[in-house]
Amino acid sequence: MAMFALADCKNFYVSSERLFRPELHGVPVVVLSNNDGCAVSRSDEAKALGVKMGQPYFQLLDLVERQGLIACSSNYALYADLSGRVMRTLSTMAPRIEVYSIDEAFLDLQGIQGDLEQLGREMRSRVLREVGIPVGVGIAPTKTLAKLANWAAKKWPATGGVVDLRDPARQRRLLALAEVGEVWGIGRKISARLNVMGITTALQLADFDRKTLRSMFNVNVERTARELAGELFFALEDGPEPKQMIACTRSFGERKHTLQELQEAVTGYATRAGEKLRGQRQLCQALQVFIRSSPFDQRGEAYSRATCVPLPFPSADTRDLVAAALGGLQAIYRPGPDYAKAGVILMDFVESGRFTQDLFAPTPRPGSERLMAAVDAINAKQGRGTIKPARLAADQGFSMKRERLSPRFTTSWGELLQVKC
DNA sequence: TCTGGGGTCCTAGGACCC
DNA sequence: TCTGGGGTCCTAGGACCC
Repeated sequence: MAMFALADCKNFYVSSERLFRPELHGVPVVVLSNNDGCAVSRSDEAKALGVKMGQPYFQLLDLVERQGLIACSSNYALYADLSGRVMRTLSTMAPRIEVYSIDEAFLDLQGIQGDLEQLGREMRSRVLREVGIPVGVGIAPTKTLAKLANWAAKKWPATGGVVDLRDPARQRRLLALAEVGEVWGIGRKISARLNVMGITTALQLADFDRKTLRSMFNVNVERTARELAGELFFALEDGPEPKQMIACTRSFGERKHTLQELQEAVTGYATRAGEKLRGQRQLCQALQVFIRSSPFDQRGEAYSRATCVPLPFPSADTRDLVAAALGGLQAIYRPGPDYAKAGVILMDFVESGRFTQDLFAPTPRPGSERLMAAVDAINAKQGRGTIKPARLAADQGFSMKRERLSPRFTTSWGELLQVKC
């Protein structure tokens, strides 16, 4: 019988900040998104104050002043580093692991003898001891149930952070306690429609007629219901599949207006996207570039345009990507709007070095692969942006608002250790 | 004044073909 | 001029996730 554990880091970004700032323990803390835009991670105390996921920072200022809420700018280099440590520790405790996101992983427990709940407790204590991050663990025969078990482990402290949901009777008791919107794969829209149909708990979804679910929603809602009932549909996935699209998009710290400003931004996004693309050893055949004003701006005109630019030949060369992106930008740019965001999305990937050569197609750049490999190596060693397109402004990448960044933090693990010692 | 970024999957509908 | 059904492929948009 299949058996999964879902290990999930508790309030991951906040826990990461607390690791190096003990004074943040026991007080309400949030970590903000890029540009200090909104709260993306909340401590239990912040949740108790009513801070919502994704809530804009400007709406939290009152809590900052009156309730002592502390807001930190995000430090993704730090979180990525800690995530790697958590995952390495977890991977020693099960034969197979699927890293599902920066802060959670499914572990394959099939065939493991002994007390699985005890194993879950060991996962918790080892990650806490070796990395310092608290995790919750849910154990169940399907991924969807393991997710729900993990939700229960977080919700009820008396569980000690581990919930074993192997027993079917226990499954049904928990399903009856969970609102249908808590189920993995059931979001806001679908749970609202389910509620109208009289389905408010996870148990009601698990028991509902499959055909109706499929016809009224889609195949995934049906599968989710069957997974809640113990039928296996979602398997553990090995190694990360190469991405099917790579996006690099940002909101601007301040509104932009001129073509030149947008060219600088788009050049930066195309450059970064190219690095990611080469990281998965693929070439892309098209890219999309978009620019838009803020949907929240009341004044000024709303403007949002995107265009898809095919590349003359499959490429991962920064020069080709930047040229295509700038060409697309030229086509959709118009002076006037207050531009708030832009992005570049790469798509239509093919394996590097394995695409069919069209005799009449333009010739790819000779030596491109070696040049880009050298650029990537230098940037990896000396820091991102050491070598970059000339169009990029010197401060590219740092135009982001990060006013709440802890001054002691660096993105270098070695220096962090020195700070701590 | 101030509202994130990066993904995946599914479906509906149109174009096109036989 | 009128009439049909089915298959495939593509795209845009919606919904979800963290």
